[in-house]
Amino acid sequence: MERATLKDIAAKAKVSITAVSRALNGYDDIGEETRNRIIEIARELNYQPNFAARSLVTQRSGVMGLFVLGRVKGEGFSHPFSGQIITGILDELTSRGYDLMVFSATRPPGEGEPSYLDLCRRRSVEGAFFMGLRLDDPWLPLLKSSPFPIAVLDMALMGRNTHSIGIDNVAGAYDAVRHLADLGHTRIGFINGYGEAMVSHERLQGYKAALLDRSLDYDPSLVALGDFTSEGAERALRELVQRSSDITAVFCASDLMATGAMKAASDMGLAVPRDLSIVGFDDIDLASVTSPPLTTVSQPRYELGETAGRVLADACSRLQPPSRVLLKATLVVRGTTCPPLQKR
Amino acid sequence: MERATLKDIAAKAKVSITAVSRALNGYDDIGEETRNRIIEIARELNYQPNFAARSLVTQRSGVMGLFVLGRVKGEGFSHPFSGQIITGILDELTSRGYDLMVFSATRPPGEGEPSYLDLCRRRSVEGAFFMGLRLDDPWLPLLKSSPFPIAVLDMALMGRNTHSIGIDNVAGAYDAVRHLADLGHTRIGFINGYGEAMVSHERLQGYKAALLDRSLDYDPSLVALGDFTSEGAERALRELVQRSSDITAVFCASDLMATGAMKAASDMGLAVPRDLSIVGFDDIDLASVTSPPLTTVSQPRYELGETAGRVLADACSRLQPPSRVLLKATLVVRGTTCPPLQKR
DNA sequence: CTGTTAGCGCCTTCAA
DNA sequence: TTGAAGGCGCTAACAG
Repeated sequence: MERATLKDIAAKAKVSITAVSRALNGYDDIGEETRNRIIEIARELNYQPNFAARSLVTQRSGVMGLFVLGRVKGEGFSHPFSGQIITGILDELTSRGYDLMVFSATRPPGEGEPSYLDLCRRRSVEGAFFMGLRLDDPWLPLLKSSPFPIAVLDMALMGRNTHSIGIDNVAGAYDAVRHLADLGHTRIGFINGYGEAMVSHERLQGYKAALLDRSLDYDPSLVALGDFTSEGAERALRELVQRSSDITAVFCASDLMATGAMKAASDMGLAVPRDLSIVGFDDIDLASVTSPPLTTVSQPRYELGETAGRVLADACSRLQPPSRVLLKATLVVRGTTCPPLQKR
Repeated sequence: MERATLKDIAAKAKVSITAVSRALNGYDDIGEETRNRIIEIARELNYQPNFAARSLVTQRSGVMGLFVLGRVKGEGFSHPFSGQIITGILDELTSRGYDLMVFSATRPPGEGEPSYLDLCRRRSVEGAFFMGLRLDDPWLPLLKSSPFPIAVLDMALMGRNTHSIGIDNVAGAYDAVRHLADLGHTRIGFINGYGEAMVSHERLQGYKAALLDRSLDYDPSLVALGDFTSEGAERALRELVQRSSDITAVFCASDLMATGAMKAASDMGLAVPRDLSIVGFDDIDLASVTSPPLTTVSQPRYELGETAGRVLADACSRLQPPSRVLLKATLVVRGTTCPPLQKR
């Protein structure tokens, strides 16, 4: 059985195509009885509207685009968060009648290649989400002047049609470091990701703010880069301990790096948290099953997606000025932090 | 600037719309010189074809659907694999000129709700992927008689248009258990997921096969259910050890459960692997950062997605008979397995 | 080689 | 309350 169209229904109901269209779209300028008959037949034929045809005339596709970017092929999606964020986006969009189209965007920066926006235009996307966008992305300038609304996650982007949704990295890092300071730590290390990432910048800011707030000096030699990998963090921790043997706590800019730090600590004969307190960032699944379980900063991932969905859908239905939303991250104290030895 | 159409280009090039269409689609029945002029103008205007309009006439949307199902809201996407699998799918599809539309499918089993297939038809999807499909899904019978090609991951589904892509769970579990047996273990426990999951069934099969192959008795009291959670596995391990104090090794049907087992073992004063060898399944990121790092069975996740993409795209372009592809999982020996105490 | 015609499935005037 | 006509942007015959 071929797919039923308005025409088929019209024929069977002995009315015009127009009448069917009106009945099915809930207009009230149609006879009670005819409408019911039409609806009944539509159900019989298992009619589903052809969205492509509809969007052609209404100029609204009901589709949002999603770009999951990454430095290397496949990095973006593999990120442990993207799943929950996407779920949040999807749920919110679905409840508003939108569908979601995912685009691959690890293509080479070839010249003839269509830009992100071009990909969207082909598919008549009404708005688009960007995850993992980086400051050095070649298409960044283009996005700023996008003709349709854009929601950027985890990064602030200024443009006339752009909306940024992120978590408050500064406050999150601040809470983590203050927690350590309040436990009595005075030599607190920081293993950051890599410089080009916006989040690295912001978390460093929070780190500094907490130190300042607790009257501790900011010592650059207590900061190292772990490249957001477990191995990188292992190296970084060794370096930190070598440089400052009086270090008693480390804040890591990601949970994955925190696990690396835990491993390195154990290899160096340092007991966690007895000899070294560790705080992570992200609260990935892994965090609660390490031993001891990791104290970390938890991101509201699902809500992040949900919020992004709401913001973008709003921006698409009625004109909205550019916005920036920050969600709060919360410290989850588990087993990798305790007062330093000398304070006990 | 509004979006340019063929009409705009035609006007500017002083040719018919048809000529433009032909030039841009690479037909050769068009003058060399006119073609170049048209292409040049298209570039100037930054023309992007309207796929909706095109698909209306060609009857080919160039879109595949993806359903990520889960028991609870958002479960599917959060699964640590889905990311890499989706990346594989996306890369393969993109290279073949397809786009991917993701559908939310945690809707209540309400009656008036459109089925998975209905959602696809609305969007003129040419084929669809299903991840996390369960045997008790109410739409399962419908899928078997789908009018368009369907690729089911991690589950075998028989239907005239269905293709199953999965990993060889039986062989993977077999390898894991044989590895333990070859180390000298004779009392090997098995912490499985839950009964309704197809994978649980298959991994149990592999477990039994390996025992048989090494002339070890299958003892049901050595098998427990961990519900695929870390906590569930903790309980399960306690139970197993309580029931059989001579147990020296445990195979877990997932890495997450393996971490739970490791935790429980450590709580009970059992050193891993000295007193208890543990093998997981999945090779999630976490597996390589536990201490000791987890011996586990690695799934080729990216290739799984890639293969699914290839199979479905093939099925869409030319008629293909239903197929079933099994990818090989490989044992990765790390630090949680060693010969049992009495053998040393 | 190029243009004309027709129509994909749907919605939206405008008349009746 | 209903129907006829037109067109969204594009491709696929068929003529010239």
